[in-house]
Amino acid sequence: MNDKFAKLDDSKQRQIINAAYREFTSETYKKASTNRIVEEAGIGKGMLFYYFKSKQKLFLYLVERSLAAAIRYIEEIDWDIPDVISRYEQASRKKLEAFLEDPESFYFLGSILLNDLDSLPEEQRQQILHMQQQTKERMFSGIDYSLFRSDVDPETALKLILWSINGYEQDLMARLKGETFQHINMTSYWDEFHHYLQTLRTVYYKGDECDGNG
Amino acid sequence: MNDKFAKLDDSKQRQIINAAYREFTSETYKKASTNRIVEEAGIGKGMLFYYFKSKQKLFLYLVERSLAAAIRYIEEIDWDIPDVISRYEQASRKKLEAFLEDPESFYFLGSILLNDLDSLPEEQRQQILHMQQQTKERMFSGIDYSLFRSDVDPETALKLILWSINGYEQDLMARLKGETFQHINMTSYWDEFHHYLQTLRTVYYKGDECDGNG
DNA sequence: CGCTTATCGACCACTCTGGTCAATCATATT
DNA sequence: AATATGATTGACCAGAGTGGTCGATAAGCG
Repeated sequence: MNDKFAKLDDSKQRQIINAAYREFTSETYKKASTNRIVEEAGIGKGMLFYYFKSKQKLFLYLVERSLAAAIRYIEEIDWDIPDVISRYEQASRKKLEAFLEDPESFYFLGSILLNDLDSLPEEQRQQILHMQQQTKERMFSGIDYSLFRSDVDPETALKLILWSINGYEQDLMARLKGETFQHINMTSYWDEFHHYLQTLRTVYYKGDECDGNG
Repeated sequence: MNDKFAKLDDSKQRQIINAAYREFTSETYKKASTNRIVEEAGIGKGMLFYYFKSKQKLFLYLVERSLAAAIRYIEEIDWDIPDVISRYEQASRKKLEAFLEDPESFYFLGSILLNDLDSLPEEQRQQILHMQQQTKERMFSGIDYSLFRSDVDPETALKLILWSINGYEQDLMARLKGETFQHINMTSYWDEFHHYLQTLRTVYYKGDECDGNG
């Protein structure tokens, strides 16, 4: 927000931003404490109000920052892939990329979406609502249902696939939470993920069908 | 805890208990406010400390109460069913029964498990850890893997099945959250659930196989 | 040196905290 | 009617924590 803040070393900026992210993630806006933020950031109380003028403005800065990052990642996704498993695979990878690049920002936005939408300014709330609605549309339109095996209801299969992928995402993020390193051997996780997706294809897509027509 | 409290009308007891549950669910133990509890329960401040002697004791009462309910439900589950989908179906139904019978208690315990294990007395923490470990064992032992189709890795399939069922559970609980009535037409939801489970069977279990041996 | 900008933390008025207790109210017993 | 007993209240307490300010420095730079 303030140019004073923008002129700081990146590492100092991160210190402060991360401390603020964490505080606003574990507490609602109202209950978040600027005292704890400055304490964890390792700066004097006055500096926070020197950089950002108030708790409100600091919060707004964080919201805009994390929201911009989220939108950036979502826009990178190719939503036109008809093979829905490939589409979700790609979306999951982007999501996890975003998580790895800035976990604090990721958790912050998630926590707001879940618990504290009310404390957002109208503009940002609208922006988020729009983003959510648009994502929902892109998730479910243009799916090539002809790939699905014919003896299960496609809508049912789609939900089961989505829940499965969400389950893997959550599992992986929980495992990754401890790791501090930036880009650990993600390839092994991607292999693992791919294996799960291959299994989903095996069971939900028509394979080398044996329907008696041969 | 206190017999004074036990002598109240059930409805008054519930008023107080639910107010307390909700407060301790939305805040950690430390930040939960007895003022807000008495306000929402509609009683004078003094009464809370007349019934329970302190915030600590009130909290302990809630923990013991919700933990006992959870254990009661878990013990009702038949963990010996070899068909893992049937086993999980039954477990899910019990879980949802517990949720419907006392949502506040359910959410309270869940919130503690997730966010605030530290504020538990040692005894209860051990009890919970034991319960979790035992449940995990019962979830994964004695499974009849011969039911699974042979062209997918059974462990992989098992995880995907579990994630799918968890997904449905969460989806259903989110939909049910609004409803206030005690026992709404659960049958339609069970039918729906059964349909999903049947699909899981179709895709992950060996069906009328056509492996060319006929 | 002087001038500007960065930095701190004591301080302010205020809200909220868990817990207490003298004062009531209700009810039953005598 | 008088008394005793228990239920119930909310004003009150000392202490902790709140967002925010500001005078006092320290640091950088000419």
